[in-house]
Amino acid sequence: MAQEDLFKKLVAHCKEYGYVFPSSEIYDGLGAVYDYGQNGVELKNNIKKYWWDSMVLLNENVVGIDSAIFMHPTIWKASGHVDAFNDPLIDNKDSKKRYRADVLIEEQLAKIEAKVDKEIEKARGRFGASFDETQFRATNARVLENQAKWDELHDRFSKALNDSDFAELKKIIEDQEIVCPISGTRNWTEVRQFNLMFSTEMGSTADGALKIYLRPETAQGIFVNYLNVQKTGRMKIPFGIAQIGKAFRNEIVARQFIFRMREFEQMEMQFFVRPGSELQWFEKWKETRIKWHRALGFGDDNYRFHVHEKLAHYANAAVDIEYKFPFGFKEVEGIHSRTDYDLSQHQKFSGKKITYFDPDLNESYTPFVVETSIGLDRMFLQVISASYSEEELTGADGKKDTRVVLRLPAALAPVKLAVMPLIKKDGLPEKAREIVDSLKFDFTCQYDEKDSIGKRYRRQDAIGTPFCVTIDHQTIEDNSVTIRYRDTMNQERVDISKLQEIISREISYKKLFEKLMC
RNA sequence: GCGGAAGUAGCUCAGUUGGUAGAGCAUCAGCUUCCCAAGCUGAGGGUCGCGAGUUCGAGUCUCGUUUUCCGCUCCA
Repeated sequence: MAQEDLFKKLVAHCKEYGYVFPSSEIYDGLGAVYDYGQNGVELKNNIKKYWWDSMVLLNENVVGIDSAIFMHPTIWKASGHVDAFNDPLIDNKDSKKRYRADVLIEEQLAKIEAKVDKEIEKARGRFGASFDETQFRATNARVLENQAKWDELHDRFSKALNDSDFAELKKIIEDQEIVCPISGTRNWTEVRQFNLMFSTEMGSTADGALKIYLRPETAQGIFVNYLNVQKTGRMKIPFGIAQIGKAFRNEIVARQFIFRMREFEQMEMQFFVRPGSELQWFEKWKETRIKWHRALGFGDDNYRFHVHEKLAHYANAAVDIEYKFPFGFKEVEGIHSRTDYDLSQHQKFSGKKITYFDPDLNESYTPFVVETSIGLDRMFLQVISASYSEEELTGADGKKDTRVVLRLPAALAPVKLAVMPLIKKDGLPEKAREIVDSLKFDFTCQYDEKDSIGKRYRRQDAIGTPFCVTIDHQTIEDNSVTIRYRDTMNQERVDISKLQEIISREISYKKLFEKLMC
């Protein structure tokens, strides 16, 4: 099956079986916003539990928090989001290419600088050892001319950027006769700003209202609380704080189903360490996190690391864990060594001291941070893509057949078991109901008596239910039922009293966690 | 945001030169059925994405709009 077809089928399957619906569908939908359906929410909650427990339960030095989506606006200045998420963009109408206006101008500056450097190199060649660069810079006409151009442009550019004066940026591009590298033309659109943060107003009166942002990442909620947690939880470095929550980014292009949405959910853990030890911890978490992914059993080769060559200004190491989606290897999780950038920035902007006193070293310092950050919606898509399969079957009579089955890890499956009477008479439905009633406090159960048994098995396969319990006439006689396994389609006859134990064992997260430990 | 393509039942899709909307699967009810869908009977479900325009008449033609997909672009 072609990979694009697979992806289309996956999207249709998610809709048809109550996993993911387009948002506001009866009003024509809303761009790149999706809702999770009755099965989707269960799967998502189970993924959260798998992550949360692997962090908070398994590590005594990792605790969780749940910080608010609304935060003090200055936080986003400190974090750099106000500046970095306000890129001035400009399009060339001929090539249809989009550029960052500031980058175009910076390139122009670099060109002028290159001219100066060229003159200097030429002169150095002429004068040899006796060449005095400072002297040359101060006297050479061509150099002076270019240097003056550079200074003038640089001042104008800095001012325009600081004032967020987009008309001026456009004018600079026009005045400098900057051309599009593709089309070679100067046919530019206006400079526009795409603020990637959503904003709203807090306070009900217009004049008293404060402009606040919907958080574009959950990490800052951890940074601003790190000292609260450290003190009240008596945490000693190294320690981590985990959080699951919504974040919002007003992406220019949000696409590929739930892979890139404007409203999404992150699972982040910030690990606070001694300065100098961050790269060891970075390696440690890198290994821990890939194990967590691989423990799900979707094939080790379907994951890979992507090392960032170009690092963000705050990071001194960064790697992505990528999964082989139907549309190629794509990032699911990022592990970043964020240095002390965030905490230092908050110290600077808030004016509050947020250093840690290390009793072992008998000194104070600003901890370094290693972050693991996973997109929950991407993880959901990853699990669903990996689980979806269409199988060829050969029936007892030799007839060819197919089935669609979601091979979800049992711990993550939305419905754990379906209970069904083989036929709907002779007291079988009543017996089945009894079993549902005895198990429904422990597992999400479904009862189904409609259609032939084979058809009911297929229905459960399609939503990924790992176990089906079937009641037949023998059940009435000796309290035994058959339990049918989704992946193998095998059946075994067991006593009703054993069901709770068998299913509990199979759906336990412990089975996954054991793989993390080795 | 630009360019291209598409939007008809829950899903996948058909619908002729413009003439009152169909199929398969799914769903529901009943029958049948002692273990892997596609047996039988019946039923429900669509203002053809939305809004204008042309026309006696628009699912079909035109324009706008919205959503989705592909490419470009962007991606802390």
